[in-house]
Amino acid sequence: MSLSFGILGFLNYKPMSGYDLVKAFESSLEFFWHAQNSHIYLELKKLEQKGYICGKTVIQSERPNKKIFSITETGKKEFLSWLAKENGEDLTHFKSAFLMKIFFSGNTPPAQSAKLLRQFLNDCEVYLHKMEAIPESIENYGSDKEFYQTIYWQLTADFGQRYIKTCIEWANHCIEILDTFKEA
Amino acid sequence: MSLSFGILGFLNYKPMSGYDLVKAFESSLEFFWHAQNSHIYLELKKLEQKGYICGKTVIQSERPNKKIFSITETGKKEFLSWLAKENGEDLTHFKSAFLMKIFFSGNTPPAQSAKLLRQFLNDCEVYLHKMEAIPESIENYGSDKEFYQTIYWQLTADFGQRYIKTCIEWANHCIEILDTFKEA
DNA sequence: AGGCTCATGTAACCGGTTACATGATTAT
DNA sequence: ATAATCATGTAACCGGTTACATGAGCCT
Repeated sequence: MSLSFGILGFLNYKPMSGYDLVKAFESSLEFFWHAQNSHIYLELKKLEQKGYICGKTVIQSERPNKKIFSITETGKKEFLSWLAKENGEDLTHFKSAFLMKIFFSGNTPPAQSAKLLRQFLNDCEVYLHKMEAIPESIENYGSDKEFYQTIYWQLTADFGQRYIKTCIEWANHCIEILDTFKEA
Repeated sequence: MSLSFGILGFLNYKPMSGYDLVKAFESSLEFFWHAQNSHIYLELKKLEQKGYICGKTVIQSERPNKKIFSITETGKKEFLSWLAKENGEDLTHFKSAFLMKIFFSGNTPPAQSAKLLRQFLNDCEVYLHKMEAIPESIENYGSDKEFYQTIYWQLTADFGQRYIKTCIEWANHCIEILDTFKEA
């Protein structure tokens, strides 16, 4: 469902090929919406059938041919009405197998769960490091014309950073508590 | 995949019926793992086929009959090995249609996106309020024997609170920025 | 020769959701 | 009467993942 709006969102900026879209997802939405290339190609087909986008084959001599998709008027309408809609019930209950594991960790000794948490902490720190480079790359990307767009990119990047920092603080808190248990 | 481990986790505490499990998910894991009752019953069937759990029908005179499931030795082994495994790649990239919407909100006026964010903020505040009652209810729940279990319940509840607080701070930050745009 | 980027897909599967179906007992 | 709680499921669907398949051109 939502992948299709992601595609419409990118095509609303400018026409793109499936390959371009794969790259676009990887380099920007990746953090909160990972998309498989296979899925993107399938979704493009569906969106074309619905008349939300339309594709034109571009013949290239030095590279494989490609199909450039543009958003149609109906597609634009659909996308903008999605943007305006308040769905509620998102973010507030997300799924996490990791938290479920911690929830049930009363069945294991503190050293084992502390180990999982230290691993998690480490993953978070690596991730945070990567994310701290994003805001600058956004700044360098947009022209003046697109400045208003970039605010929103910054805001979502900011969410990512705050979120990971919260994870780090929480993991440290957990490890601290579990360490007192080992001593006792 | 993970629902099955949730079920094994609960059955590892004590034998339960499908109905009991539905309630257990609703009242504790709900925040980070919502489970449909239909899905639980399907999963119970699969787990029984695999030999991880085994069910016995209990005839009741004053209520509909029920089927009580217990975890088997193989089921226990499976569950404990899952608990010990580090999977990585969880939590760090989660999916959020809401964040995707904010990401693309450069196509809408600041007043519209601010409205979405205010709605989100409000949902978070309501949710936080509900969550603040959880730690106490956990304290009152466990006997001394189960005290060690409850630490982990507290830790996951704590994650939920920190997370929602972060969402609230972020949403306020966003609204502030967007408000300066309205004035300009 | 081997690996990378560009470029596009198909097929099988699966975890999970939505909607529907049923029916007994208990409390108001 | 009627709503709530107890109790268990089926069927259709769908969004998304995994694995696989192909092939041209470029760089080292």
